[in-house]
Amino acid sequence: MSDTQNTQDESPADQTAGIEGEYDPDAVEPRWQDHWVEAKTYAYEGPDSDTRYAIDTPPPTVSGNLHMGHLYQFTLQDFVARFHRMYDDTVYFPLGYDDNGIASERLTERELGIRHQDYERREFQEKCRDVCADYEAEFTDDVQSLAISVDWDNTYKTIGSDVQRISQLSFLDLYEKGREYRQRAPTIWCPDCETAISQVEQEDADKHTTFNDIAFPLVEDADGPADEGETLAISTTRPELLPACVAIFVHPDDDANQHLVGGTAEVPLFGQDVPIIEDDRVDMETGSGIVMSCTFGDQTDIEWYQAHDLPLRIAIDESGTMTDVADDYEGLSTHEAREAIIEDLDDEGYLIESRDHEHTVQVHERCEKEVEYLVTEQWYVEMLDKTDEYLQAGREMEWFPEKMFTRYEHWIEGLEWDWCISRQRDSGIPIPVWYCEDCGEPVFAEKADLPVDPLSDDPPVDACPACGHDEFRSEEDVFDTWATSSLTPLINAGWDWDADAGEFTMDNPELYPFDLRPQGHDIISFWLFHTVVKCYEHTGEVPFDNVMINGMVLDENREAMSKSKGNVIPPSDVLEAFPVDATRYWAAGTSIGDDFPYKEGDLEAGERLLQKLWNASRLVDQLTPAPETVDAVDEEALAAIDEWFLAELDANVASITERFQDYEFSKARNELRSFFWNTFCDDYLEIAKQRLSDGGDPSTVYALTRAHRTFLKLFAPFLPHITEELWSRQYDADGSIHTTDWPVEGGYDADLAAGETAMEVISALRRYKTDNGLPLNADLDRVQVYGHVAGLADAVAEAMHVADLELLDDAPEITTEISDIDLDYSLVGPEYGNQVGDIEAGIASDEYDIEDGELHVAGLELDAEMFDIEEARTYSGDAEMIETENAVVVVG
RNA sequence: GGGCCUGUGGUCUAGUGGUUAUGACGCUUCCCUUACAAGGAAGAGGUCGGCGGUUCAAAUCCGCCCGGGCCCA
Repeated sequence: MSDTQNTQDESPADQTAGIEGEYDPDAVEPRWQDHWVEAKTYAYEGPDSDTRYAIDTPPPTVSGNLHMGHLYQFTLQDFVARFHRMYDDTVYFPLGYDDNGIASERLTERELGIRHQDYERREFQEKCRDVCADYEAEFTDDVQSLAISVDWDNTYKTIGSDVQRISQLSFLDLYEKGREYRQRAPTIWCPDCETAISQVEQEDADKHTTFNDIAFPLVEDADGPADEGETLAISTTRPELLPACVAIFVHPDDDANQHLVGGTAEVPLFGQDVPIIEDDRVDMETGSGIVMSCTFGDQTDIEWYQAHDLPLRIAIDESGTMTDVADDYEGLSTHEAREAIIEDLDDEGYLIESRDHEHTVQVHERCEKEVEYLVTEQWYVEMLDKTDEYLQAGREMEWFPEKMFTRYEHWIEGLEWDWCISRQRDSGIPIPVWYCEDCGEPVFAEKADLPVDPLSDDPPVDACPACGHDEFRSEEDVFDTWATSSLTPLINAGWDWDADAGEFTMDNPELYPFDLRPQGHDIISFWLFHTVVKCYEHTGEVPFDNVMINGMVLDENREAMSKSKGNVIPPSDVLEAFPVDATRYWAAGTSIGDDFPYKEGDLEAGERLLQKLWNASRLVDQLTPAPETVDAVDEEALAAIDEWFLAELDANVASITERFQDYEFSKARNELRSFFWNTFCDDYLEIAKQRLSDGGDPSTVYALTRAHRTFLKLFAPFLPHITEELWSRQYDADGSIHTTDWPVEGGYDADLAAGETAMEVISALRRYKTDNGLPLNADLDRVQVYGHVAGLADAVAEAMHVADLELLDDAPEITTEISDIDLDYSLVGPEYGNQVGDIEAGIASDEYDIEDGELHVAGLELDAEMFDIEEARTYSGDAEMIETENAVVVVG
């Protein structure tokens, strides 16, 4: 038993127990989680450290429940954080709470039974903060219970005044840099939320609707005035837009309607004459192939408006109500107007046909209401003019996996709108602007005054700098949440305006650019993209060195989890059944970027690994004296078997370290598990057990201790609880394994080939015992080995209970004959090309000779390195012969 | 409809030109060997989604088709 017990120790490990019985994660895990938070184990040590690693995490919405995606994403981030906390000196791993979105607004209204419209903005925001505080506390508990090694002294809330200040500073800076403009332009509009939304906030929805063929009286065709009563038929799903109709379009390939182009038609019921224009954006397959263009029915209408310089006829207002342009229908909702117009068209004989139609419409992703395209005054961030630069910024980051860069690339290439950042909502971060009542000149807040709310604060000037007028209108709009969410690297680095110096500064400039940005692959296109754009504009630098993309968690049938499918597995269910360390083992089991399924089998495998690690540690504890009494052993004094294992350990440390650096958690996990279980436990530990059973062997004691410490450290990022518990019990009752240094190679140089052969011999002897119905610890009297096992023979004999193990200098009494020729195709192929078939045929039909080490076949002579001779051995002695890849073993 | 990703034993997965395709889970048989039966040993199980092509050689490269996922229309 270890005697490292320390009675005044305050760490939660039960030192008096040593390592007894089974591992009990239910008791161990929460204890450490609390301890780590209280002891500030994950505190960022600041700029003084020699090396540091900084992560910028996307803040999650706190109002929803923790789901498997959170668990997975946080856990991946935590692998990185824990590895680098050991590998580098310190890690900056913050957490943001996103409480600034519509989700929080709705949550607050629901919880308190209020409407945001009934409160002043600041008042309502206070209520949001209060309501969210409970959810944030719950979220914090959840994240801590997953052992995510966030620095709890570095958290922020997106509704906090510091974040408001940074958001408003960002707005002012972009404006001063000429990257923002305010414009009256077509906007994607949600009539339900009564706000502009950006391109990324709309999504497709299939809609069942009615297609109406409507007769438009033709006024003129290409040749002049039309005949009385001549009409053309247009098809539309939105007859309420008839008052907004400004043109009619025909496809250039539409021969049947070509004569109309250049003419005009009259819009029924409303009477305006509209031109008939040709444009290849007309879909000839749908309806009559003649389309009306309105202000605005869809995105194509906007393109036509811009391309053909059409007038505006605004028939629908912000709330989805018909305007005076709609004459008699003014004041009706779009829905009411649609029914009334159809009825009137029918009464007056303009309605040719109505039929059912399925089509795709754009809806607001939050409320699923169909969007409108309105002309409104909004603030935009200019982007379309610099897409090449933003693409280059994306290239400057290293993408893990690399293939995910294409998503960023295609997103930029497909951009069609500048970024609309103003929203007509009551909660949110105010846009810090006032406008002159007289001339409309915008007056911006002073940077020193931020954050401000124009609705309750006064502008920084008494008179308009443009016209001298002294009355101002407050900007009522707030920022799009992405305008804030895209600033997280600046929030984390403490970006601010230094009024005295007249420049932007950072409290923690050493963090920026951040080493890593983790991101789900579903939101590369907007969250990551917007963050890169904004930070790049503000600092002139790309905010991240590396981007780590995670996939989506699917259910056991490989389908996305969703409420509508009812296949959502809440993390609480998983954590009730499995230790946190087991869920982390599961989360480590995939290549980053790939979607991957929830697999109970992997959780069970993780649980078994915990027991195995515990039991192996118990054995090490039993076999070795107190660690502080173990002396280092020089390489020359190490037994061959110990040196061999330490050399294997070196190789694995190097490989696993590289895997962690490249975010290849699955490979790191599998290599580590396999080396630990198969090589350490099954082979080396079995050997060490025999060597130490009769008393201490300094060489093996040292190697075993060194190896065990190393394993605990290598496992620590994946399995933080059990490794901490063991580390505390066996090695350091006061410190945390998570702040120790990552293992380095010891520089052991051993005959790895001999080790491999020795393990083969052990394996062969196990097989012999199994095949002969013997227990694996059965004694064997005599074993002869022909093969290169260097100084490992004793270890083999001890491990397999062999009384007399003899190494043979020559092959045992066997007859050998050539059974086959194995070609080295990587050499033979390029050299002989299409003659390979002849060579193979010659070998197959035994028409070949070996002369002076050369293979003569098919009229060719192959050098020795191009082939291997396969030999079949027949043992003629009395005992039993077992062949392995590199050895011949004779038992008996 | 477009783009990207993906398809490998029953399940999940490694493997980006070299011929006995990796590992895990599950399954079968044997073994309680003083850390661990949640263990150990042995074993069965694959036309690498399909069809063509390139090549001496294809899970791997190319084309088409089929299935799944995501993003965008």
